[in-house]
Amino acid sequence: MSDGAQFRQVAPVRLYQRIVEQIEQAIARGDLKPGQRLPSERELVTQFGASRPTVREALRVLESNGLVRSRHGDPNGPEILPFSSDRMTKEMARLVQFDNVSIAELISFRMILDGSASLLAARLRSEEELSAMERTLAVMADAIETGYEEFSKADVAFHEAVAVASRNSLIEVCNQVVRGAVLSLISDKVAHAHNSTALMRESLRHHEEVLEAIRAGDGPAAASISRRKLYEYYAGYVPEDERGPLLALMDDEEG
Amino acid sequence: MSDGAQFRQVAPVRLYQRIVEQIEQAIARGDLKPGQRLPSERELVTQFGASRPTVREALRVLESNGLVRSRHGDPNGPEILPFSSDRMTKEMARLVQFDNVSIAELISFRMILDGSASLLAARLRSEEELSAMERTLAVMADAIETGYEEFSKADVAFHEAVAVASRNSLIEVCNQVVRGAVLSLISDKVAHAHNSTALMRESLRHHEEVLEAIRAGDGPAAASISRRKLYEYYAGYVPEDERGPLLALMDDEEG
DNA sequence: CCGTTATCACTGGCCTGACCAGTAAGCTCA
DNA sequence: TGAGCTTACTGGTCAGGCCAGTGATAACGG
Repeated sequence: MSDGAQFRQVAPVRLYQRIVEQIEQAIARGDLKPGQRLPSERELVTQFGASRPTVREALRVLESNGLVRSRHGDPNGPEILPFSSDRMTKEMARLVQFDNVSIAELISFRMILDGSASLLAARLRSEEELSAMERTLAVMADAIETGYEEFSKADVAFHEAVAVASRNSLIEVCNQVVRGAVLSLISDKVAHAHNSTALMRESLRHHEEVLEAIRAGDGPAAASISRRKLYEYYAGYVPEDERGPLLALMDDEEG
Repeated sequence: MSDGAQFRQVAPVRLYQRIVEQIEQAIARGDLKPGQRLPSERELVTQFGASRPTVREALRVLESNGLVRSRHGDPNGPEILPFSSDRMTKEMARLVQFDNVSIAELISFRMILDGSASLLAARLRSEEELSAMERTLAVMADAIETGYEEFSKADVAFHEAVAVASRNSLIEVCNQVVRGAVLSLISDKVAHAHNSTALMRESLRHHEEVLEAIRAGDGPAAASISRRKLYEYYAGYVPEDERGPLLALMDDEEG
């Protein structure tokens, strides 16, 4: 085996791919900013020197990737979209669906992410972020009477606020994704089971504890409480013989 | 505002999307398994009752999403691909590029994932998994003389083995994704900077410490060492004023 | 008899040209 | 001035065609 040169595998490059690349790079470079418009398909045909079906294939791919959006009849042409994590959300949903990820794994992962978010938030939060969290808890408190719909929304908002305060957008995005995945797996059960004032009140108390730890700057405590809260909330949906990993995530901070 | 009915927003559904949906669902249901083939484009045209450009748009989208692959001239038709996290890796790379995710956030996230993987592995690992980790370390030891290429590969294999032992495929995939993203951002620097015997020896020692903690079943220690190791390894690539979150992830187990 | 090679039917990649439906700007007219 | 209509574009879809690449199979040579 010669060490002189390293060769990469090659694959035939389709025309539409070249087009996708060019547009992607233009967006990445900032030459095309969200809100701006691409030339019309027929104009792109002349610019790229390809046929309309080919240009359209490229546009469909870009559209599927959330980079642009074509609207039938829009005289301004396809629109450059702002970045969104929807795409990754979809990807992770696919991961869960195809890679037979168990609900135990999902919840375990949520415990990790949420715990870490709380830990970081406790260290890094600003006063403003702190009061943002307080506001979501106030909404939750009000929503106990209003109904589970509102309560759940405020719940999500709280976790979102914590994630923001952790100053790590990956945590934010992943947490959001996993939360969505969990909910989609147990949504109907949750809607009925947790639609009780007592449970909401308990949940609110847990959230308050987390917030208190974050306010106190006690990261480990915030993380521990977050994880425990999630465990208690969701353990019922996990078969008993799969709860080991969840427990393993909790009993480390107190031994 | 009437509470009677909830309406979702609608968008015109393109024909190619219906095709994508149908094929996606067939794969999700398991009617189409990896390795199997789709009918030829012309056959799909008759089955879906759409024109060839439309069918092709659908195939390009599916291809871009990593679900199928068309090969020019292949008489067997497009191939159903096995699930792969490549797509998510690319997505995350895009996230980093467009959503101004800093390298600090990436490394912080890696510390979280890797730490959690070590923690869980310490609790859940089987003897076999333990010896798998040992084997990768042995390869690393050998590779110190061989070169950084081999060493790095074994390094990855070790982390992979730990992730597997954590029994959480989400950790496994995400860690892999983030590792890829980090490397793609600092690849050239690393290739040169760490191509030193002393550094490799040091890295190996760190890995051995982690393994020891995992073998001892000491989750917190394994997690703490993992995180510290990553910090020391990568902190150099993070601007000093962004290292706060990284440090926040470490000083909790020892206070 | 078996391995090699050439054939060929079919594949995907790409193009042309056309028709319809939707959009919004500008015009008309009250 | 403002509401409606016209119109010149847009994207969505189709039919049909050409070329190049692939792989099973048939013909071939040892």
